[in-house]
Amino acid sequence: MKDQHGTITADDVAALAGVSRWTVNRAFRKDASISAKSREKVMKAAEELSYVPDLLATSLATDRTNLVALLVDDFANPHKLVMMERLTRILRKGGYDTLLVNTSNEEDTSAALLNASQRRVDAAVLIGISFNDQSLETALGAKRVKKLIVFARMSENDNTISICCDDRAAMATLTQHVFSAGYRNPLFIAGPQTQSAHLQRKETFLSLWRHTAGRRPEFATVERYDPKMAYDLVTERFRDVPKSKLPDVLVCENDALAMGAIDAIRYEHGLRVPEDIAVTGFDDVPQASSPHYKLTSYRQPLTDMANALVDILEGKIRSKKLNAFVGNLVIRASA
Amino acid sequence: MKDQHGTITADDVAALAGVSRWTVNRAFRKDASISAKSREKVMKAAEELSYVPDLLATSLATDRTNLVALLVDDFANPHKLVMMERLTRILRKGGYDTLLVNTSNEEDTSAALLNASQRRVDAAVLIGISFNDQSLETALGAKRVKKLIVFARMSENDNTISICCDDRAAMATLTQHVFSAGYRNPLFIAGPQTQSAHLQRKETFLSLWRHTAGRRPEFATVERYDPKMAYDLVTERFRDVPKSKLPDVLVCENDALAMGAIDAIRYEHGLRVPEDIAVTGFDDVPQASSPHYKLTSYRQPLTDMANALVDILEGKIRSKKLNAFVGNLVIRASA
DNA sequence: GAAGATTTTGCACGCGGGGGCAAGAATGAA
DNA sequence: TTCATTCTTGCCCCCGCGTGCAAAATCTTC
Repeated sequence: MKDQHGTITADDVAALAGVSRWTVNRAFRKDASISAKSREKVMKAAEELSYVPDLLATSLATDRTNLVALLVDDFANPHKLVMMERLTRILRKGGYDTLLVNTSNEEDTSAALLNASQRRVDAAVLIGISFNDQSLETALGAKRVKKLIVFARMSENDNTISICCDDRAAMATLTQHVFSAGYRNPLFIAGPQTQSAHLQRKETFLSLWRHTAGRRPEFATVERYDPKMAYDLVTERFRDVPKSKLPDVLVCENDALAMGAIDAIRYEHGLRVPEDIAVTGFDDVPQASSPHYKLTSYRQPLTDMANALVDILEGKIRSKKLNAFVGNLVIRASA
Repeated sequence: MKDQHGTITADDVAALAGVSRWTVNRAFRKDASISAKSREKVMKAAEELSYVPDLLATSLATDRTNLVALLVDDFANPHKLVMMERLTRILRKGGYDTLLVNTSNEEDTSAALLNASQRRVDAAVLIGISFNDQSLETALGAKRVKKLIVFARMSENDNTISICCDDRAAMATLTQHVFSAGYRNPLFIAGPQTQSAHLQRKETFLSLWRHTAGRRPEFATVERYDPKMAYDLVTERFRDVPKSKLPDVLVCENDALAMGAIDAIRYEHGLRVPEDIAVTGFDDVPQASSPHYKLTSYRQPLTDMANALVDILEGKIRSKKLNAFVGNLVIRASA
């Protein structure tokens, strides 16, 4: 029990249990070949000393850290909170810990990735938006990031794994709902158009609407998924526009934008939602259900997606582009 | 360049640079004694091989991981997103990475702490709420968590470090504002009352108000910092209450509660904010500034607090109870 | 009860790098 | 030029645990 250094190692347990250090370690691995008797002896001694295997040393020896880096750059979007909660919970259940990496400082993305690689993460999961092909290549290049996973977004990059809900199916459902509710003059509000990992929502909506209503709808773009951006956009764009020329529904790429849009419609233009202009969102964040927004939205099957992530980490899924997850439309008063 | 295993180690760089492995490692430490010439040689070779020191091995050898566990259990409060952003950014600047640990599954807190300890985090930072003395003791017991820090909350526990804004000063400012605005019949809405790490806001407000207005105000409590909880509370509590008996201001322990309260006032009782009932919050979350809420709130000096956290990790600050951080009142239309 | 089959255990070595010491090189003083 | 300092560099051993193999222990079978 050489507790001098503060830490108790397998050696200490071995001494107490009267076996060798290796037997102690074996007792802590489920697949090891060890007799029930000695495992019991070891476990008893371990408990007495409150010994736990050191993951640092384990990782070093096995080249497997059970650590996943979660890269987030978009802290203005409340949906990120939901994703983080779900991902951390399910990853933990799968035996993985989560390294939270803030990449909102643009030039830091590459450095952050480098840093994660120095910790030998088993995978880097991107749930942000502003990463470009160069970051991806950097990450996968000489560095030690084993897997690069884009979550809730599609990346065409061959070296990247994507887990994404079926935007086409989702937008089809949404379009259908909007159209049959009688809206005929939509405006699509999209977030930043990134090259390497994008959403299909805008394109899909535009083309679906054209097929359904025979007319290509207008769209507008903001540079961040920030309610304030959508607020300003709607404020500016509708200023001095006669009511008859306004769209009758705003189809927003996600709830963050939709909430900003609703506020602008109400507080800048003095119009009603949905009577004057209806609004739809995407993600179904908690605030969407508040009586203020009552936002019609689309809920992604995050749990399924997170479980797929774990399966990918475990090597149980080899496919690189998973985009068949189907969620469900949550219809509320806003549209 | 034995790239067989995929990783390049200091040995490879040493071979290329024509020095010993130890010289290579020295080149990567700022305080090491090494000649400018050989450092340059090493760096050049390192860049050529795109070598970076392995943090796993470094941590194992130095007993210092530069890793901080962030324990969060309260993902319904949007302020957590703000805190996470700020903390991760500033910790990174200070050379620390962040392990995000989800403790919203109550019984998992202890396990999560254990897990973090297995990774030998330099500190565990609690920004959640539902941890009790037992968790704290468990964490500090035989485990390897070196420092336990309660952030944005006060803990009296001797083994714990607290970094908290001066709730007394904050509430004094807020009380002063509310009183001089002419409100006379406040109701304080508080979150869960935990024993080991609590806020001073309720007690302070109650006592300050009594001194100022001569009357002890009422208060109510919800069991989570969730807008929905406050919504339900306000809905129920004010049901069938004659208007003259209603409070004229709701002083909420934070914005999450305040936002739920505002929605209930408006949508359940058909009353106006602030004309019928005013509302104040705390934290100044991004949504508080939306035209819908225009919430009068108090902004904690999160950056200063995060910097203090880094100083504590670096050992530059030894004090264990830091609670003199003063923020500022953000006055908006809600009160 | 002995020989073979099988399970369990111990051990050398490796994972990638750090602390501290001693030898070697460079610098300064006399 | 010589000797003493100071700076650099190389190296042993250690951090805590896993892998693969060989020795030891246990179990089968006839």
